[in-house]
Amino acid sequence: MDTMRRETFPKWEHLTGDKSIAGLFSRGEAFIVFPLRVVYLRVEREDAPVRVMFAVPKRHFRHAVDRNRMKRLMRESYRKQKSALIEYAESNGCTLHVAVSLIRPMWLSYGDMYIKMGKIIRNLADRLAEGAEEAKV
RNA sequence: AUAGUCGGGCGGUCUGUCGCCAGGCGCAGCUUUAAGGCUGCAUCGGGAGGAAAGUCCGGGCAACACAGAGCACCAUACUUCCUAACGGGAAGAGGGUCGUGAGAUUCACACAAGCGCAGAAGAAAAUAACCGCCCGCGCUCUUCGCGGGUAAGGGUGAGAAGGUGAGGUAAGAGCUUACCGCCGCAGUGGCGACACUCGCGGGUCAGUGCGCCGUAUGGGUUGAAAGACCAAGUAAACCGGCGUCAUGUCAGGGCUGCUCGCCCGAAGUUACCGCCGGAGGGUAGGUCGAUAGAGUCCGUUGGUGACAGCGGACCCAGAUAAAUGACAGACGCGGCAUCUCGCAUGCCGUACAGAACCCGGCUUAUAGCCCGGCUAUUCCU
Repeated sequence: MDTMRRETFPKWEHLTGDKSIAGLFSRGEAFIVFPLRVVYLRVEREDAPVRVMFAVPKRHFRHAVDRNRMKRLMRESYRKQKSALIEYAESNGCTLHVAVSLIRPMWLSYGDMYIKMGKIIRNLADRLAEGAEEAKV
């Protein structure tokens, strides 16, 4: 494994498939980093250590252009900061399903989004670590 | 030059860093009898629109339905042409409204065949007498009253019984006549809508709005979440093989109300049951549909034009919880301000908006800019 992890976000790290998504939303745990809501779920080891999806509801952003813009910012800021989370997941030997949705109709700049996403990733990593402790005990 | 009007077109560019999607070529790994497939890396060039939008019309395509015909229902409705088709487009024709004008906008089959409905107006809304005008009678006249005639005048209304002149009359009236208008026919021009005519006929020559009724043309339904195919696993049913003749299975019963367990025990032996295999349907998931087309560009010919023919060149996004991006900087374009008037400096703006089976239209949104025709006003030669 390279010492320098590349900042990629390939297809297999996207969360897809009706069953996975339905399972995540019905059984996952959630927390909020305003205005973003995060739902996550630990599942059995898959090919990817973490699989993520981003959502922007149509009722907040009526035009597809605006929804795309917010999703792209979310994706981009995740891509830049995801390596910590992936390392945690890999060391725990499980896969994490995550969904991040924008729950308020507000515009975030790239800078704001980057900070929020950083918080989300640290939060997720902490919770994952806790879960691992519990599993050991 | 300014203002306007119609038509057509464009709607950012470059650099760096980090990424995404599909494809080509190469290398490596895994897999396969093999063709090939999958994964990774590297590299090459490609990757939203004029509206991709609204989903309002028309087609292709697909599934289902369907003897034929009619009715009903829905849509459309000046003419000719274009087109795969259209409720779209082009050219043209008539009326109304708006504008000094270029133009804009709107109406329309038939409906002088019939029927229905319509009111805070008006005498009256179609068998029109309220006022007025005229005649007769009551009293001799006037006023007034009664009976009758009269649609020329009045106000109301979206609409009031074609208009003007003359004749006519008690007063009037298409009552008669001339002209104008209207309707029908004829002639001429035009493919046609229609236009024109010192032509012929018509005075029973038509009230407004809405609806019903009539005619012609088109329409089967659904809509890519259509539809076609592959299909892990699991349960039940089916087929085949093997095992087993009782310690299995199991109707029924008992301990015990239920489950497990134990016990009693009928029937069946080509069965039941167990194990293995097969085939079919089909879920998760995947593949196709799905990107070469009524295609784009250039030239040319025909046509006023929409468009069509011919020749040549080109291949131009194919995602699927849904790629086509993020950040930084520079430039361009436009506006404003300042001054040393150079496109110098500063500030601001740079839109609307994201493919989802594919086409043709329509409608709506849109910063800023370009080109052409025409109109009005003003100035100069």
